[in-house]
Amino acid sequence: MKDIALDLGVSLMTVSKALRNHSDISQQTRDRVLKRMRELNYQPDWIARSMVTRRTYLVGLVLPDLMHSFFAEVAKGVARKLTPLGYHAVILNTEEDGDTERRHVEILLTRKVDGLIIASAQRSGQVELFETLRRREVPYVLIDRVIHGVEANFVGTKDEDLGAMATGHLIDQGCKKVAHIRGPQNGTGTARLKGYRRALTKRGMTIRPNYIVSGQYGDNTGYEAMRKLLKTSPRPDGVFCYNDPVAAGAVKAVLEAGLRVPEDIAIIGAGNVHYSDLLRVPLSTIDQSSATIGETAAELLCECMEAKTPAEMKRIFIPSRLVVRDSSRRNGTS
Amino acid sequence: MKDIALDLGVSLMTVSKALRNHSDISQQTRDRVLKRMRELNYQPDWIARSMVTRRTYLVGLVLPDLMHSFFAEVAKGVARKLTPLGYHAVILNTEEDGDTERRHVEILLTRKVDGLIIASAQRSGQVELFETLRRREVPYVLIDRVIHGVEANFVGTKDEDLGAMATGHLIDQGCKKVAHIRGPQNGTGTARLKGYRRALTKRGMTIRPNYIVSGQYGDNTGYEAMRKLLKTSPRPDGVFCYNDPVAAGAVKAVLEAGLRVPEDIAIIGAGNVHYSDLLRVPLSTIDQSSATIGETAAELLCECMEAKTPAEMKRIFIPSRLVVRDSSRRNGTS
DNA sequence: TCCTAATACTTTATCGCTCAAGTTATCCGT
DNA sequence: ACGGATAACTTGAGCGATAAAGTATTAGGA
Repeated sequence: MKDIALDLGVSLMTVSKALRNHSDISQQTRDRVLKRMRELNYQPDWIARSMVTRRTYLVGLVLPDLMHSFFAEVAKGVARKLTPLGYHAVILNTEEDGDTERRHVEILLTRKVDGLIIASAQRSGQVELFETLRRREVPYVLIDRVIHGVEANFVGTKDEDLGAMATGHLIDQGCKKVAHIRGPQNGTGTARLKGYRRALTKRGMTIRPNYIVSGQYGDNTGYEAMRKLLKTSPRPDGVFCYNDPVAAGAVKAVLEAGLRVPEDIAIIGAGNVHYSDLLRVPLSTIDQSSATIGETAAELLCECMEAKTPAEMKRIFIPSRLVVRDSSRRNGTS
Repeated sequence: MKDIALDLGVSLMTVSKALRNHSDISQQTRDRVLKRMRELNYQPDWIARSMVTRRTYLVGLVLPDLMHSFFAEVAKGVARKLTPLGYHAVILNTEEDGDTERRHVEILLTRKVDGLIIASAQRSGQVELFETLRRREVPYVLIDRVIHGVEANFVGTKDEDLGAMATGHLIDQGCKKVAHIRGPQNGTGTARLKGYRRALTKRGMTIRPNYIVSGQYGDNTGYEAMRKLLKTSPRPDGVFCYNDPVAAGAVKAVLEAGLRVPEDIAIIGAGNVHYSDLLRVPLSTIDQSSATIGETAAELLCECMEAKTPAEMKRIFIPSRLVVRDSSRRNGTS
């Protein structure tokens, strides 16, 4: 399209410079160029531009599950920070699968994104992907899920504390037999379980292995797992669920069994998804400020991308906050 | 990186062809190239490739709201169809804003996506964006929302029928005073309202203007709108809500007012979001097969992108289906 | 044996842009 | 009047790939 812009009788380079507000162009020429450019509604070809500048201004955002609105909210936060800085997020969904994730990252790399934000679905210990990233010197930030054995920038929640906070809350509400529906075998799932254990131990309660159940990761996880729990004896009177979707499923199972929440069984989740308040029983949860996680990760990544020398690694923990709703509110306490 | 591949003593072109299974390369050479490529773990640079081929194998997916899991599900469907064909979806969120949408589309165009799938946030009558697309001959498919005055490929729901179906169902359940919380001023919102009107007219019921309320588009739309409705007299005994998030908010408002759903007020939404079953009152809804919408749109777009001559325009309507849950189930009828 | 044709490569040009290094003018001080 | 600085351009080279056309080399038929 630039050849067309040359009907102003100036060189291609002049046009190029004019478009980028380069210093050595006269105001007059710049205006002429801009005017003509609008007339032809020409748009510079980013792909060609990227090829020579080595910058795409694209950031890959790799998420395990868009249906889980926690991640949708993170994505929103990321976009909100990135857009004003001229970057754009390319969202890819791995559906919680490590291989898909690796493929998607490869795709983003061959597409030459400037950086990556990843909520990884790699099982803990699978560090290969991150080795690759380090070797290729691609700036990246992990979010939500720490990967054991990977030294990397991280933005997320202190999951062990989160687990302890949730479990502690149930105990505070008078629960004597607290169970846990655990999440996937990754940093987050494991840390929350650890927090659960810590809280029980701290209060001198015994940890019963059959109170810790897990299910396939999927829409019915919570429901299925809770049905299992309902069969254990003695039946638990409080359940800390890995996250809100799981907790919502758990509530359904409890009610279906003819029991009451929270009177018979108190339930708490994590993540504070936007519809938690509208569920069968409004759900107590731990708010993780998902949007803030996204924003912070975006900021951190920008720092890394803009830094000439590889910036030093940071781990940023966004404080989480207990949100008490009906599903765990007992005996008038708040 | 190809220069490195030249330590096999073959030309750059040979390597290029080998990587793309081009016909005139001997099996032996191809193997050597592939082997060496793996050793150096070289990845072709898509950005350079795209520059000359004019194909990026990227598809822009422009959505108004990722937090609404209807769209997240659509995205999933799109990705599922696209990935096996070698395409990838770039998801951008417009947050229901027409200007943001135009900017995002521009970005995708300068990034030279091969095609677009758009659930547009343009107000009806704002056809400028689509004019641009047509002029630049970018293949695109609209989903979910018809744009009045734009001749384009479309995949979605017959919204007027959907509205009529939902409203009709409420009437069937014995509601005498059916209200409607309407959606945005776009094709979808308008068509659903039209369907609501049609159903009422068909059954000889009067249409009361104050039974049609709208709110800002946002998380509280349903809640606020329902509070308004509760003040009207006579109070409605059935409400068809634009979509499930709105309906969920409406349910909350009803319960909060000390009334029962569905006994006092029956409620139905649309979209069948994945958590509808877990809500305060399990929500009746119209299932729109969101994933199928995504898949179909992806298929249609691929046809357009692969066609040499601009393929003829198609409008595909995915059948929708009434899902009756507690929020509208009265007097033992199902 | 010679000529055609397929096979397996190599060469050259180009995609749309930017970088770095020229090239003109113009202005200014001495 | 002349060297040097500045402003405002222009010129080549090249980013990493591919398409198209050209060149050997071998095979086979008449």
